[in-house]
Amino acid sequence: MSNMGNQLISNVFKALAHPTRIQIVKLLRNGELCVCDILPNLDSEQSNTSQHLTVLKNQGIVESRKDGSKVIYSVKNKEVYEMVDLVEAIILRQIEETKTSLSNR
Amino acid sequence: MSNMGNQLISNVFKALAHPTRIQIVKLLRNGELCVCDILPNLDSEQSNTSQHLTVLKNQGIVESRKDGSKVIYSVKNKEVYEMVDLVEAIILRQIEETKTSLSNR
DNA sequence: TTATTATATTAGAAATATCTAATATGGTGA
DNA sequence: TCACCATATTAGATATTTCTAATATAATAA
Repeated sequence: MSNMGNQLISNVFKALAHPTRIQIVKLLRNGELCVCDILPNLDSEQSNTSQHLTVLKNQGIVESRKDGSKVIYSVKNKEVYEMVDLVEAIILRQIEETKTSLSNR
Repeated sequence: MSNMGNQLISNVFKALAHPTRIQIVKLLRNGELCVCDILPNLDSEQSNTSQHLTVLKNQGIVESRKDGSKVIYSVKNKEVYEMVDLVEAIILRQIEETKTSLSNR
């Protein structure tokens, strides 16, 4: 019934359940980036972005290292990319279905 | 920047961001089930379970059909199973890492 | 040292998700 | 028809997330 594992699993999904955090993952797909390079690609405040990065880090999705005064983030578990791709596949199929059901009336 | 697609993607992750909904997906992995057979396997109220099923359905993760007075649910987009497996892989790796870092002191 | 840049942390307000309890709907069988 | 079973819907209370604004920290440069 109420399973510890399901809690852990849903925590990872929860970390990905925000558009800004998806955008961050997509940005990191081309390689590691410092916060200073992530910031201008998002429309969210510096402090808010920092909080989103923390959420991703807490679930092991990204990791970070310091480089002088900068902090460099990268994706830690590459499975995340596959997950995003799978979701996109689901969405595309849903859209096709919607189109079909619209033309059938 | 603020991308429509990221919103759609995060909506799917959000649908999976709850332990009860993960449990439902796992139950359906063995095949379709009526609500009456899902209910006793969860520890959440009937009305609450119904709401969770609606969330999954709204994101195209499950679908349903009627059979007499019963409603049968099944997973609609099988990618969901892969996603759960990928998350489990991430979690296992994180646990290994934690174990290692604990023994190294 | 002091100022500056890069990033993180905090507190609290606002938005959203979740749960419970009550009620509604719709099919089935007496 | 009436009563019953299976499921969905609703309203409102509670819990959780998200955001903003202010402040803290830490590295570097002047």
